[in-house]
Amino acid sequence: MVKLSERQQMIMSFIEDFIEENDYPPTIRDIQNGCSISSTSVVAYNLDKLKEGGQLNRHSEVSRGLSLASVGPNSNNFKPTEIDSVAVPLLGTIAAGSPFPMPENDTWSDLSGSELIDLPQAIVGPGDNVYALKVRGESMIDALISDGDLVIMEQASSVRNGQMAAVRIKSDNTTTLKNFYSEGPRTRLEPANSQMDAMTFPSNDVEVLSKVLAVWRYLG
Amino acid sequence: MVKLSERQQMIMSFIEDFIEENDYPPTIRDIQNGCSISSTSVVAYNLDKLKEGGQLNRHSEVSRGLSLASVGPNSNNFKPTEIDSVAVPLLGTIAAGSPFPMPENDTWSDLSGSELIDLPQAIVGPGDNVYALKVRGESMIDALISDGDLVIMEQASSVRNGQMAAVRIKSDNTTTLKNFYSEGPRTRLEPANSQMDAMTFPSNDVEVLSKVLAVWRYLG
DNA sequence: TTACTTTTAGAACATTAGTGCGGATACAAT
DNA sequence: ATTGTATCCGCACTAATGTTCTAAAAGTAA
Repeated sequence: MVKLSERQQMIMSFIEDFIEENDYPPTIRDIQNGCSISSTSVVAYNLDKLKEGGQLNRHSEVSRGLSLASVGPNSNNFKPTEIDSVAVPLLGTIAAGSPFPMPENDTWSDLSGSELIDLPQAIVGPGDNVYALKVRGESMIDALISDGDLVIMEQASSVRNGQMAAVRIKSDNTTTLKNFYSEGPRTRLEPANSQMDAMTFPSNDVEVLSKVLAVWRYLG
Repeated sequence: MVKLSERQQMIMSFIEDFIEENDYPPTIRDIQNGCSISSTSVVAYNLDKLKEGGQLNRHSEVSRGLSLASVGPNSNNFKPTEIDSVAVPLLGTIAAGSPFPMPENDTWSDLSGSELIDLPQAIVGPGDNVYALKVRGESMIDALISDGDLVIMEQASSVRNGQMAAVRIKSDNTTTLKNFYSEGPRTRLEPANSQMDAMTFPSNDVEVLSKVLAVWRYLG
């Protein structure tokens, strides 16, 4: 480990304190003032040194893109045997062309008949509005999903760009799983298999039904 | 607790993911793009609402001055259950062409350094000789496995026909995931994507390394 | 419908904040 | 001294990023 100069130590400790106090990292000029340094470029210079030395992370061109390097070896050698899990209802199956089973608002109150699937809470989150569907047939092959896969979905009427979602093309009345990209008036749907081509539709022809949280394929 | 609008939920989840991924919070424009919002002012508007609602902290005039409100009283009204799980070691990553990380016999005794992944016991079984690999790159696309997927494997030197396995072609010294079919003197390896062609090899040129138990793809 | 509140749009604006560069200093080794 | 490297100064430049304003659209209650 390289020895830090006086000034670098001061900067490090200033950053720590600053984050402690404000919840967000300082700017170069914050550091400049806090450490009584005469020029922003000196701060930049030393931040680079500190980054090289591995003391902190920096992301260039990003305001306040500083973070302290994670401290030390993660001492996490425990072996848990129980985890929190959430029971997610298996609402049905999806097959080529068939309409997508969607939970109705009032469906949620009566899930008694459906099979439940345990999933780690870390994955599902709170678990509200989450359900699973089993895939029948190879119709989703371009989403890298095949027969027998279990798709974990969360009900949503909009998703972020790049997210995989169940979307309905109104004019076709078809439903597929695609990566969703909103581009203003048009919406691009991109297969998860990037070797295949994307398609674009008028945005108002595309309806987001659910977002895909995860895919589980059990082969064993 | 005020109910969050769809958009506000999306923003919250975007912020969480963004921080998770980048170590620093997003700008208004990051959120705008990530959530397909038409104007920065709409983002600002909703951030204010979220701040009022106590969902997040904001510091005005500060770049990336966002932070998630500490998750205080978890007001989720569901009860997580506990299930038995097995901790499976994440032994490494597989990338195109790179040799397959394989647990050595004596490796099992020292897995202390590796990350552990909890999987429901129902899926993994006893859990002996089971390990996970993270996929890097799109080299397994024809096995319907893509970048970021987690492959759960069980060490095995033979598998039954139709099973997906990690196999090594000795003459090539390559390793891939394929469906395995022994046909006497020859062995057929078939991509999971049945739209692609199978290949056959002399059986003694094919070595089974592990069988694939499951594939877990997390997108959420 | 009408009136009223909430939310969305778009664009211009104003800071905030990182970078680059010529030229000082400082300090060591030659 | 001379040379060289590591650091520091100021300052200007520009990219990054929060704010504001007006108007339209969407939603709600009377």
